[in-house]
Amino acid sequence: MLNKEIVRYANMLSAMGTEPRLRIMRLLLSAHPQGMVVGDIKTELGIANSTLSHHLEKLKNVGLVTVRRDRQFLWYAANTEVLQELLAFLFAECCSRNRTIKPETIIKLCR
Amino acid sequence: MLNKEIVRYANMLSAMGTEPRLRIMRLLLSAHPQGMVVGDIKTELGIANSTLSHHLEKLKNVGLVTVRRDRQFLWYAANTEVLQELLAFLFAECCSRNRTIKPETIIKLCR
DNA sequence: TCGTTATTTCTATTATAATAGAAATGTAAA
DNA sequence: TTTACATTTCTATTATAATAGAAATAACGA
Repeated sequence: MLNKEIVRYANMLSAMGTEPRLRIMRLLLSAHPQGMVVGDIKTELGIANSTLSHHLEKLKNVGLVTVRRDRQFLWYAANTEVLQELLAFLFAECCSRNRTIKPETIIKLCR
Repeated sequence: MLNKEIVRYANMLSAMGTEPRLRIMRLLLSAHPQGMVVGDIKTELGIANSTLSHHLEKLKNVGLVTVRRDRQFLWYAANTEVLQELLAFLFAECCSRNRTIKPETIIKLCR
């Protein structure tokens, strides 16, 4: 397993690993696939401008959200392809060393 | 959404959000459901004793791994129930504000 | 009991992240 | 072309996490 790949996915998990950013991700997922503008995220979550901007930048840097501009508004959206990649990575080797549990359970876990 | 619940899941994501701990989780998942003893994790990943111990403690504190003692050995195992709970939480509200994407995609994302 | 191995805790150091006020930038509308 | 609004960047402060050597604890085997 390449180090770079692990670091990349660790950074994604870390990016979702704070209360404000997990709220942001869930909010963007709820509004998927359209996404939301920064101002509405701010209103909904009550986070200061500069703080929110940093959180969104972090999520963008690790690839968990995408941005597009429409006039003066920035629309942030969850990147669900990358999210699914992350989950696939996490479970990729699941149970590969032991085959002692029921196949249907393995399917649930290792999809 | 209760603050406590969000913080709990954010702590889980954060716990997996470093390279060494993501390696540990994947290693334990690969050895699921049996798990591994600390010494073998150490050998496989090459992490110093005290550092590994702290990482395992963090994963245990957030509920992502369980421990059992067998003689002088501590067996750590991934807690796959909690992992699935975490994923369910993350996607719980997925797309609830918009129903403009194809149902089969929603099913894939929001399971 | 004594030595051996497994693992944690203690202690300290170094590095990184979260927060937000204020100023700056970019875009549009009047 | 000025005013307003959306968002970021600058700057600073405060808090938290990662790492690991050395000492301590726990459990076993002789």
